[in-house]
Amino acid sequence: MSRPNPTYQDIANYTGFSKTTISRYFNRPDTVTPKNRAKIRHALEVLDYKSNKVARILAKGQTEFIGLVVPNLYLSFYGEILDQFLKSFEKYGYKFIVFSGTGSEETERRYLDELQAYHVEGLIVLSHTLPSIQLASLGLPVVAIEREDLYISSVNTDNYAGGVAAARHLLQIGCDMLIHINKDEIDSRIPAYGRREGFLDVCRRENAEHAVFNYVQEADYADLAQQTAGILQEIIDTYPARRKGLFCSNDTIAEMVLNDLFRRYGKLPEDFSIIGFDGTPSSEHAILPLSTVQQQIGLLVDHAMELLIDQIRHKKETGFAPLSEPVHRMIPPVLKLRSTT
Amino acid sequence: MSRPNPTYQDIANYTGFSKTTISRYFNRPDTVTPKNRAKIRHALEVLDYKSNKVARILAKGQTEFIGLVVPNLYLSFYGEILDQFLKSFEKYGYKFIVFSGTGSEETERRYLDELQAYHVEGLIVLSHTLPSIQLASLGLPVVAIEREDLYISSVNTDNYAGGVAAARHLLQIGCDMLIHINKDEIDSRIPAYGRREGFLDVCRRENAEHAVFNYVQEADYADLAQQTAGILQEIIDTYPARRKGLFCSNDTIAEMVLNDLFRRYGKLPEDFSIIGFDGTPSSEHAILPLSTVQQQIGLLVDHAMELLIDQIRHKKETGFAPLSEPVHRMIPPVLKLRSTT
DNA sequence: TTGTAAGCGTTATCAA
DNA sequence: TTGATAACGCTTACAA
Repeated sequence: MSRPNPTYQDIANYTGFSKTTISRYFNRPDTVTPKNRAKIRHALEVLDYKSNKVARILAKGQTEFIGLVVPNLYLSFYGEILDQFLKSFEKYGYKFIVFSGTGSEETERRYLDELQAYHVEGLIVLSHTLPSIQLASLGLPVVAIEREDLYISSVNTDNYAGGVAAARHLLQIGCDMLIHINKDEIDSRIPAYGRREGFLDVCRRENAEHAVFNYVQEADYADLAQQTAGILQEIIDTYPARRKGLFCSNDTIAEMVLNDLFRRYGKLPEDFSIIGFDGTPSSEHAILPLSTVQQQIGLLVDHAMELLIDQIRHKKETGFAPLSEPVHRMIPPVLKLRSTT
Repeated sequence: MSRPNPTYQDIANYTGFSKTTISRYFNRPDTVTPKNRAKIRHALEVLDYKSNKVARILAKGQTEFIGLVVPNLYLSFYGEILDQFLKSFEKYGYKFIVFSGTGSEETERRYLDELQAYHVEGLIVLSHTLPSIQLASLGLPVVAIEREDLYISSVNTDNYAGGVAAARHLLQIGCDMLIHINKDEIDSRIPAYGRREGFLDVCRRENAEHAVFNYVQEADYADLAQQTAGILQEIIDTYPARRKGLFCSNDTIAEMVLNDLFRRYGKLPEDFSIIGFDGTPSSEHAILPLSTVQQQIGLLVDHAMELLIDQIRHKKETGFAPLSEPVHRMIPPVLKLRSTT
């Protein structure tokens, strides 16, 4: 072993070719005679050559890196979607530099600085901390997922359709009091807003009695659990004799309600039906398998990668900047009917 | 805007200095006069300079990258620990290139190739696919977490102590039949093996009646749930009149048992006590807050980063290779007593 | 305190 | 089909 990390130069010396030929061996093998290819291949073996992508990036200007910013990883939705992005390496060859958000604008801007410094080719953003106009100004291909996306391309679940499906289903199974639990003051520009709208539109159209219960921005899980318990108590008190259909804005809330009911009654009472939103695997493992509006994470990821790669190509060809007009794709949700409805 | 991405050369031209001075402005600001610093700062503003770390890496040979390979992200333990690693960026400045394992040796070797090609400075490995001897042969700083670690440094929870604590607690609260549920044929060289050992040693020492139930490698979650249900049935049938203390090898199993009991009896029966292992936040959100042996994820991450950075420094100083002898650190678990015991 | 020049390991251009 | 040579943008002796 002559050197710890042999370079093209070492291979060139060993084989008697020039660096250029070694490079061509890798990038345009057809322009090297089979015989010489064999020679080089042999040298690579002997010297245990390992490619140095850093040098390659510098020379070529392409990193095969994508920056990915999630808000957190304790919500299973984000874990699940990150997992799928990472696994897309096999398909597209992009590596991911991952950051987990902190909620602080300043920190997240630092993340972006880092990512730009490393010349990531594009950005996938799930964190909601930075407004899309700032992300757009980066001059970098960007795709947003389930967040405000006024100025950037995005892929989202069709939240409205999900709300509609949930309401319809609850009516269909005979609920006469439709109830929605969601976060207070949810911004109408984020996709999740559609959950409420779709649900309420059906209620109005069908003349179904309905109510919305809001919780305020939670401090942490325990806080959320407490708020949910309060809401459930109110629901029980207010609508004792009704067949209640609960549509919760996410599975976590739905599971909290379900657990609470089980602790009270030892089962899911007849007069309660519950449906959640997100449908990550964990929703299947609740005390009862949870009916839910499932986001098709695989599709979200596929489309996001497609959109991003389009933009990357576009940038390569036309010089710079993402596409002129943001593209927004909608992925239909899937109504998963399990044991709670 | 003259150029899309200004370089030191552009700043140099603009200010009348040389590239070197610009470089020194960044790396050793004290060697540039305050006045000239101001000039340069101004030029950076005007030209909207953005650093290019790729070039920096090539010149300096340091990437500030750490490669991280997890087995998956649907187990909350891995999501949680990944989150903490990512957040350590604020403290250490290392960025993470993350891969999610597939179970295939070949794929994971490809991951390692990529990581080496990008000149990551070190590796954190949680995936168990590749034997540690292979990881050691990379000549790269490596730290393993909760996996086989014969040839590489590692940080692990003191699994044995966890098993001991679980058994002691179950005895103390009056259980007269101690039961452990774990995976069949678990390799004695992986840390998790200690859970069983610690538990059994206490049982033997205290002359407590005990039994172990094994499940075989699960295909997926549903399979595991089914196996667990079978085991529970057997336990109920075999030890009807006993005060049963169940120590499950992880929280997921414990939650399955707990859910199953709730579905059967509408509550946790008096003659059952349950304790899990891992203690990620999700264990608190089971139908009943789960008693569990908690791994101190924050500490695991801190120690892993410390060990890795030691090795990185060592490699920089002494030329190459990780330390001569692997270092293994043990983090004590914390017994979390909640509602199931 | 500043500048010159060589180098990091590739890729790209143009001759040969 | 091959090889010189010049980039890519930064760091680092060494000299001024």
